[in-house]
Amino acid sequence: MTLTYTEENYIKALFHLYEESNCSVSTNSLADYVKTKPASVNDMVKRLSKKGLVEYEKYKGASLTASGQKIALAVIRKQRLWEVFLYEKLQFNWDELHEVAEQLEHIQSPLLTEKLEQFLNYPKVDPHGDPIPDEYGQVILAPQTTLSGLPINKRAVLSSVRNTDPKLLQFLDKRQIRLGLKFEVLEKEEFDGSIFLRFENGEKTFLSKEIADSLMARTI
Amino acid sequence: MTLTYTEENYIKALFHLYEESNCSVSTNSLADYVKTKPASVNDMVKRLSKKGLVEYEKYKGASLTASGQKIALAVIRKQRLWEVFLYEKLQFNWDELHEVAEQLEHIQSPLLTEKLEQFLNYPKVDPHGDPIPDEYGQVILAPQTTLSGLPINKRAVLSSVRNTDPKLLQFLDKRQIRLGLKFEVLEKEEFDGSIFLRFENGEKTFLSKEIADSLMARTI
DNA sequence: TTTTATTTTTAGATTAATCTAAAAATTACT
DNA sequence: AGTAATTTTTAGATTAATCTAAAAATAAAA
Repeated sequence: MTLTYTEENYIKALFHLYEESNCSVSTNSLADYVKTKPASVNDMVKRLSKKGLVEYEKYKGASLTASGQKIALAVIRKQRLWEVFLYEKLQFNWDELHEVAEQLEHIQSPLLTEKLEQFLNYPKVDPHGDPIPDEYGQVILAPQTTLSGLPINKRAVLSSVRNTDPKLLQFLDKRQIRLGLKFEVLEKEEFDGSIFLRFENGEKTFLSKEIADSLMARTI
Repeated sequence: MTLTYTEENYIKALFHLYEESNCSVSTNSLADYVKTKPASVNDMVKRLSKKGLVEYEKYKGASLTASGQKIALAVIRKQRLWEVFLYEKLQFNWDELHEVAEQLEHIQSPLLTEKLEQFLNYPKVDPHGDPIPDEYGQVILAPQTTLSGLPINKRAVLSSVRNTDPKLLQFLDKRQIRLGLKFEVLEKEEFDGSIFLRFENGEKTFLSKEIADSLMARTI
């Protein structure tokens, strides 16, 4: 079953919105996401439901079926591979990636995807640090380590906080440190185990060993 | 003015069909080319005419205006750059190029085209030997030389016949040698100026100096 | 130069994707 | 619980791209 450009976009949107909230997606939020009107969303959701890609109950929101998810992951895979290509091979800037990858992700050619992946050396994450699903839709994440365990000068993404102490969370909040941030460890101090790191926006900061041990990240 | 995928395809088709015949394109031939029905073509041609991209008179066929040609050349430029990419970087086979390039050529991003061209080192021809228009739509063709003047072991494309002697033309016809064929000169015989060449299909042939001097080609 | 055949155009329908405006259902508030 | 506000759905239109079937124009043949 071959889908239109638009259908694929709705499916991708449903995937992301479900990922964020872990519950079925409302008509309005989906309309916001795909920049259209609720009435249009309603039509589309019905159509996708008829095709067996979306689970939909009137007034209850929508979510992807297993086959819907598979399609979403295939599109996301293509999007992220193209982003790697644009960033690494064509020297695109961060902010220029999205617009073009949004178009490229809809090209239909399994051969192209496969060869592109090979050409890029089977990258595991895109330039934003988001994982690239494999050809079966499987997402393989690099193992997490504490910040202390990270190698020096390698890009990494903050993946979880292994401590629920509100004091720590408040500290992170104050410093605007949150999941998904990309950074590099510049130095590890042997004496006290503290680390010095630089975030993607250029900001640098010290973290004590206690904090560095509470934060998990994966290299990207 | 941003055109749809389909409009771009019609415009490209008009460009190629005009190129072949040098006269305005009939509804039927255009329908054949874009694999649709004459009635559909009629609608589209009217629409493109209203947009000022096509010159159209009832029952008289259609052809591109200057701005139509500009668009055609921009699409062709993208198509051929992508073919170079697929062939040289992703190791696609000859026969796999077209289908995918047909999709990629519609991606809208001047930045992408520019960066892709740079990445590919400003190629002048695609893997079929067809010239790649520059960003202004200008087609710069490598200079023609007689076959005798070609370098050894370099791919070339037969570009014209500088002799109207029917005997020669019949000979070429018999040997199935025609414009657009790609080949390499394997050897030039110093003694009599005859040359030995191999066509893309693997077939090899000798040509006398007289013939080699009547045929023009450009390296690709 | 009529008649026949072909090509081209029109008319009317269909599908995908969208919209506005109004109706129906759900949720929130007093 | 009853009303107000919000969300969601329906109904009816519109645009792009297509189709079939029939009418009109042009080209070819007798």
